[in-house]
Amino acid sequence: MRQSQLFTKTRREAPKDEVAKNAQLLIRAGYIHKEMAGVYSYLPLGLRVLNKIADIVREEMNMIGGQEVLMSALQDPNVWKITGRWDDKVVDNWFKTKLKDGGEVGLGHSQEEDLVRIMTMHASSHRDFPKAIYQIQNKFRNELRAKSGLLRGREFIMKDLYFFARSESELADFHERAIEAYLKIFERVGIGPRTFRTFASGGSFSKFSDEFQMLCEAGEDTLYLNREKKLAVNKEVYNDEVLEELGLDKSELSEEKGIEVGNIFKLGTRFSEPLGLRFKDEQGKEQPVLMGCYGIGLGRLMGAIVEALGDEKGIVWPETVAPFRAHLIDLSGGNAEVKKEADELYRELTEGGFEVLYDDRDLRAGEKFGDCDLIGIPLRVVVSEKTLTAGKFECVERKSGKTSHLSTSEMLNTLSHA
RNA sequence: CGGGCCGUAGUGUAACGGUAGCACGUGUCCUUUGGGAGGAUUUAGUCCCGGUUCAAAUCCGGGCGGCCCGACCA
Repeated sequence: MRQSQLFTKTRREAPKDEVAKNAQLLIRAGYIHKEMAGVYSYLPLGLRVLNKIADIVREEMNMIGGQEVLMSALQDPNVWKITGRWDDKVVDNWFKTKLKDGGEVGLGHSQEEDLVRIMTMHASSHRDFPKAIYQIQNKFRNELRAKSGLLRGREFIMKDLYFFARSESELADFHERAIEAYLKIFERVGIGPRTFRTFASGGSFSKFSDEFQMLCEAGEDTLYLNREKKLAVNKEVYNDEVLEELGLDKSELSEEKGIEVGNIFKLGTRFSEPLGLRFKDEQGKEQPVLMGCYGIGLGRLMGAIVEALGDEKGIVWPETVAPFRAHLIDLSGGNAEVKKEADELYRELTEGGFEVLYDDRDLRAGEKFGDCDLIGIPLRVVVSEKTLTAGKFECVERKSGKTSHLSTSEMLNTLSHA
């Protein structure tokens, strides 16, 4: 994409009321726009990143048998009244609104009840289970205090998967596979080394839930980490009894701050039972369906990546989620021959199947480099009189600053092998 | 929800109760062109409602909005 055509602009300063690093950098670079507290729109660059993250999540969910759906965001109170969760005292952060005829609807904050009802229409035999169903959708939660940019919003994009099992062992088996899939997702989006499975409160459903905490000073959770075992315990359940149960030794734990980038629960029959989701086993006997739910906040994940990897100059995207593979910078400064060379390289890289942001704007080098660092695309490619003379283009890695000089074919080769 | 801070051009930041100024950005022109260059010129603002006062960005009340700490976060 030609940067001269990109409708968003970068800015030197962040809005003064944005304190979180993720929001400051993402707004300055033009990835997102804040609509109101805790509510952000995704602009072209931001949407590209979000979609890349979503694709990775999709692939891993499909790999463990997930089937993607898209449920309505407007929710029917009736099904929630059956489980008792429509009550404001039970779920206190639910946006609810009224229909013209006086009836009420909810705005989706989670979808267990909705999906369970759908399942009752389609599954009733042991042959119909297990099933894993997920969606990627905007969620709404009326947080008393939205904060930290994309990390805690009132509207956010979430992948929520629900698993329906015939037995505890089937649920436990899937649970472990989901944990593996989650770790793979975090690895693929570039935060693997600093993200750990963490035992946390299971809420009203079970003793523990599994969180995935990315170590980061900006995080709102405190955890106790055993790096060797790659396991952590959230402060909310941290005590001697729990440590013993998990086989963790206090002396081997370090206190850390973390951002919760994923959270998974075993729900048992909490929702399936009241809503009548059962199956007939081989003997024709009705059995309850067991459930688990598996969430990842995609926007929060995007913000977490920025928090973790960004530096003083701007964002540093891993290749897997970067909006473009390369940022081509034309420093022709009026030299038509250089300009032609840059155009040609842009064409060749694009035709080679690589997404390139081409800074073809008529600006000085400093401004272009500044924007380039801020936007954080993994590879910077410069075309100038210097490179024209040398016969090779200058390539600089955003992350390491490592510089190399490559011909077009060498570049295509490098990009396709990275 | 408790506590604190705050609201001035698109962005950032000044102004004792007394002329709303500066920088960046935007538009135009000239010079410049490998780390945000220089000059000329242009554009645009006191969140809303009410009160005090000769006079309010400034003081008071209310509203709306934002940020931070805490609580909360199936």
